[in-house]
Amino acid sequence: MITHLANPDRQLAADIRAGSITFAGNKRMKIFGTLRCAQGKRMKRENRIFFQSIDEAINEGYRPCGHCMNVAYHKWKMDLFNNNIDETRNLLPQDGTVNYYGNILSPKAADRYLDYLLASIPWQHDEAVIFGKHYLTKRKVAWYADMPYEYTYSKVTKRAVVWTAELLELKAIVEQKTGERFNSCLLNLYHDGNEGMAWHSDGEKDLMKDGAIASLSLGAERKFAFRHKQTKETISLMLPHGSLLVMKDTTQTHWLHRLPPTTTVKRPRVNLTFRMMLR
DNA sequence: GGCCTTGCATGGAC
DNA sequence: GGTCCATGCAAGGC
Repeated sequence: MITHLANPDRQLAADIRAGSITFAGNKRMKIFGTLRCAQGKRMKRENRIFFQSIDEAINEGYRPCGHCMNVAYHKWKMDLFNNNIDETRNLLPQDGTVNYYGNILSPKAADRYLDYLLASIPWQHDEAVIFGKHYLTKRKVAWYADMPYEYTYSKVTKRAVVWTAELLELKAIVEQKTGERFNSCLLNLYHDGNEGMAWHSDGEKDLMKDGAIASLSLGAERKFAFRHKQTKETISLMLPHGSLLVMKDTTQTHWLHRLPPTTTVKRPRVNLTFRMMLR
């Protein structure tokens, strides 16, 4: 890998003409054969990174410049808007199954449920024990189920309360969409982008092993990421208002997931994770 | 074209 | 399933 600043322009131009180097924008995905990105925009010189072969570039892992990323993002949004989502596609390359269903609620219904949840759920700060320290989280949680099940994570045990009518409606919609059955739901409220959730997996003994966990997102669109426990490979996607994501099979055994904090999101997000608890 | 600054995301240590 | 800090991009100003 060669950075632009380490090499005189004239030398770089000669190397490109001779075909002895090719180059990429920033990280991951595409190789561009000119000093413009794939969208025809000039790339800022000092951000250019050069490689001597495509293999070397791929091994380094790189992606298109910001302009290309925006185009890809808008295409993804249009696909979502037009419901061009393949619900059967597995987002994970190995060791688990994650299906993305796109928007399963109309914008109006999603707004209505979000308003209801924000106003009516008895949200409480969560507790966590990490490296022996006891924390009260900024995000808030609520825990609903068929019966007052107990659920332990991060060394804290919670007791569920029984469903509300609105949560039962959402459960029915998610069950119909996924063909799975659920007996409980953990709700998380992230007030803004400052609040997130660190890498973890939902592998508690109270949970049915390899059971499906369906994650319904309401409110602010946030990034969601998976990281393989051994290979460290990461996969990320955006989860917009009214969208559904399902994790199942050995996903929790081999992959961590997280909701990264971000400074750019100012609105709240509510996440409902429907699960199957062992009785 | 290039230096400087800022903003942002990420990962590791505890 | 938190928090803090270091690091490294990406991009704007000039």
